Amino acid sequence: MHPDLTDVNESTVAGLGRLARFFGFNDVMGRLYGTLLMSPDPLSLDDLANGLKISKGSVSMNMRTLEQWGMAKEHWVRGERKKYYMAESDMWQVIRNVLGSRERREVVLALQVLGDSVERLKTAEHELTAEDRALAAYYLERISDLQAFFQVAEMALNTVLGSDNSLDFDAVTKIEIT
Amino acid sequence: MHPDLTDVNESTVAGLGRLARFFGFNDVMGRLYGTLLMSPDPLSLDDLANGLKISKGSVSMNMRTLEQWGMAKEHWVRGERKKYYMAESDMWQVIRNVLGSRERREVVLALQVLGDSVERLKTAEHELTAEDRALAAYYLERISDLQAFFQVAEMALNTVLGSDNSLDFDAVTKIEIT
DNA sequence: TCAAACTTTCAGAACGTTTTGAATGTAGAG
DNA sequence: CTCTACATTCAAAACGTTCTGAAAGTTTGA
Repeated sequence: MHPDLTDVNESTVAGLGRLARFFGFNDVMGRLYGTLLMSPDPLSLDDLANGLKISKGSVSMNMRTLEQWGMAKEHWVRGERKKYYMAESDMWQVIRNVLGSRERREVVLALQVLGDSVERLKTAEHELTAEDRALAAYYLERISDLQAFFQVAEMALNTVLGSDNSLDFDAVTKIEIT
Repeated sequence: MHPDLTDVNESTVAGLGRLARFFGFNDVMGRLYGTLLMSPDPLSLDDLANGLKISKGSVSMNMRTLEQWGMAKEHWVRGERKKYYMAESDMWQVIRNVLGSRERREVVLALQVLGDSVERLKTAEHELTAEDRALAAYYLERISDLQAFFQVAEMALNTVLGSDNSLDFDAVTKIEIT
């Protein structure tokens, strides 16, 4: 194989490893995904372990995680016992999977916790000393800033997730912060 | 202080710690920021170390990082030797700082690497075997998917960064992917 | 059902990151 | 200028995460 092709392959794989860490995954996952993405043919566990010089054990566990995230698919070959993998090459599908589960969970949880806090502050108000009441008011201000932030995040997520095949921003008309 | 106020404070601080990890910072940074955000008065290094039960050394280093990210500001008190800190409470300012440096750098770097790869593939084409030429074509397809993704990310970043005080999505009119 | 070929699991090792606390540096009061 | 109260640094320790490889489990073809 021409050295330039090898280099391009390697730098793409490395870049996806970097990207994976940036997104809060580990870089082996990113490199596995990259290797599959840059391979015209499905690859077996052994192919991946040999190609990236990591143990089969690690490949097995990380590939399972990749599958859970919808970033790789299995691919059976008739008359072969091996399990072959292919990358999910529709990037937008991958993005939507990740945003739709992990990120969304975080945002929903945060909004829940903040909402609970507001509840508690309002319910407790009548039994507070004057000094505590001032502090409670201060807390409410700060919490409302945080709520505003997460609400925008939620809207943005909903917009991206609402688009069905290619991502477009038409649906986002106006999100304003008071 | 009323127990509900303490609880609200603690869960907010913990939540910001969680958020920080989610965003690729460490959770001490998040908790420090949270503690400052939920304090009506500026806090000293000792206040923070005692409040969060972590060493002064750690507070010192993490606060410096927070300052570098524009998430906290120093605040001198006349006739005091202590250094006091306040949270930057404008969340949108914080978001813009982070997006504008770290995330932007990643996106720009990725686009650069991908662009270089396209260059190399095109330049090398004439000296490739037929088989390699097919592979190069395949690489170009995949790389162009990645480029599309990062280009959308770049546009989205520019939009958010372009808005000056409150974040609004008016400016995003239409981003389409081919 | 068996044996071979492959995958998964998991305890321990390796590795990287974060924290601590003592040593060092620094700025302001007198 | 010196002394003191503070902040900062950094080597070593603690901690958490990821990897390895051998053992156990599973699937498939015969």
